Amino acid sequence: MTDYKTLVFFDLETTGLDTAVCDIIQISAVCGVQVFNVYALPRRPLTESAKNVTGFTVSDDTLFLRGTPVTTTPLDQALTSFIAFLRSFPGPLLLAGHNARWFDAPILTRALKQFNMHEEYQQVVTGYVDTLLISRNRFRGLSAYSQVSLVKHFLGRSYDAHNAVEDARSLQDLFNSWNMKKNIVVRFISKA
DNA sequence: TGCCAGGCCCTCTTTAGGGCCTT
Repeated sequence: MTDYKTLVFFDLETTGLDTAVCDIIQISAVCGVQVFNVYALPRRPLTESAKNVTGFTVSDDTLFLRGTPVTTTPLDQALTSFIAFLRSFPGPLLLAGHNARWFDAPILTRALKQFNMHEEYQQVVTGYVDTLLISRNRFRGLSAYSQVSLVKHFLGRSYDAHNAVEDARSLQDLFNSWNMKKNIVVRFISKA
């Protein structure tokens, strides 16, 4: 992989941190001004920590965000529409996320395989770019590398963390502020 | 039923441990 045409910034909200078992609650993605967002009803309960961090709760088969019900889509349909969104951009396409290599990507892959959609997905998504990996390698010596810390450091602003759309949008702004050349970015790709 | 991790980086390192990062 030496080049790419499209970089889509994405973020997942999930029921917890265990990538082997947690369920996807929200998929958000941003590419330029194009925005994708979908919610799914998780089958397993959120950890207390995830409830506190994300503001999601489930009651009577309804997903709530800070007490307000949100419309959910069956996960297989959510993934299908996500792939359709990604397919609308020219390839080769990379998905960029913060800690995507060890968090978002394994969770997404597990969900796609569960519905036999991984091969279809791989025809659209070439690989992942992990902005955590990039920032730790390219900007040594910072006191912290969380997305919130990096956005504060490079963009000088705070944002609504754990609103997945805002996470994806601010990640795009953060990455763009680095003005990184493609030949640097491609060093940090992992396969989809 | 209820529970919930894991991979990388750094260093007081390499016969290892602790902190970070994601929800």
